[in-house]
Amino acid sequence: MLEGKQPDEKQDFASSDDGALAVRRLKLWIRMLGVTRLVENQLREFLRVGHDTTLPRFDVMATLHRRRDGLSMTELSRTLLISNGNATAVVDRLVRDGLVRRIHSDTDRRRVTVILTPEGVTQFEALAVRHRATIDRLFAQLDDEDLDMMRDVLRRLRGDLTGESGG
Amino acid sequence: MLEGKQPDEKQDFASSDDGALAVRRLKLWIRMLGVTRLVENQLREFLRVGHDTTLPRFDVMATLHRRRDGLSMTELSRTLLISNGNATAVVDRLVRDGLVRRIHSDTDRRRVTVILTPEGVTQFEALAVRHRATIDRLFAQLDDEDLDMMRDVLRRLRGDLTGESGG
DNA sequence: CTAAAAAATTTTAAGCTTGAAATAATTATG
DNA sequence: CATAATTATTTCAAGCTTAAAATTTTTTAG
Repeated sequence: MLEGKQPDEKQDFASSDDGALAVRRLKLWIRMLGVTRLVENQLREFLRVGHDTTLPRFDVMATLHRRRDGLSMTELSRTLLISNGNATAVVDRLVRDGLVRRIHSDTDRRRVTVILTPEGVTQFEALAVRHRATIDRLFAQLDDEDLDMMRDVLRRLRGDLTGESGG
Repeated sequence: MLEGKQPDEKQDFASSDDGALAVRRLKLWIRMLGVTRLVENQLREFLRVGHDTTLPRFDVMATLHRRRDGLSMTELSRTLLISNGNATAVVDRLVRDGLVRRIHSDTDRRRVTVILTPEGVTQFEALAVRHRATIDRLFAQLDDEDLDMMRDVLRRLRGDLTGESGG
């Protein structure tokens, strides 16, 4: 019963105009996921062999470096789009290794502020330069026009995915 | 020595033309990673509440559904860009749940072919329809022009990342 | 034929990740 | 003030993931 579609089949889906578009969107997602994984695998390799660290650790340290006065655990996990328990685990190991420090708030004793140690800052900054160079190499094909276009499309997508208003 | 760039500084980097481009590429990567995670989180939620399964399981089953005569463990892990040990773990659980079967080759006793069971086929096909609809909704903003453009850029990126020749 | 090399898979240890439950502290409500 | 609801974080069990080592089998070279 797949063939013989009647023309009077009303296409009243809110989002999908016809099946062909839906298929193209699915294929795009698969392609996008594949490229993301390839890049992640390259970055993982770079971090492992060159700097004896991992992607999740790098992500946490990058976030803490951008927000030098620290973040709460909740802010950290929301920024990185990971679960709260996951944040705890990664931060635990970074604390163990002396790269990150937990500061317990005096005014609200539930709250913890996570912050890079001086050693963490030093290590991250050394890393960040080479990380950026690695990304630059992997994305070397993309010129300003490509970047404009991708940025616009990804912005629109993120708008939808975060409920349109903020993010 | 960063300022006062002489015009005769030959830009003979293969990939990077100037710092501004490098920064834009880095920002694009961060944006792309964010959108990918948002989509993955939505899909994870959809699979969990609606179908009591997970993203890695879905990925394996989708691959096996596309290649109905089965794949070896090596082919499977390479297709999904995951490690061989990871593939073993996910397949183990799918076998335990009766959705996937391992067939040991007679001619090469190292080789294992992994294939969906009839129950696996049934379950996946029910899932796939709703999965596609979910993607279609999440990517509803993208029209044919967007899809063309994204496909081209992602193709170029993948070319670089897989060594240009094949993939 | 035999030993070495290569190939396919599994096992292992460590770390990553999630969602849910538990803990602890603060704020809101009567 | 008491207690209910909320907020912040950690703990927990299960599953995911990797890289490296181990196992088993096949292929290659002598």
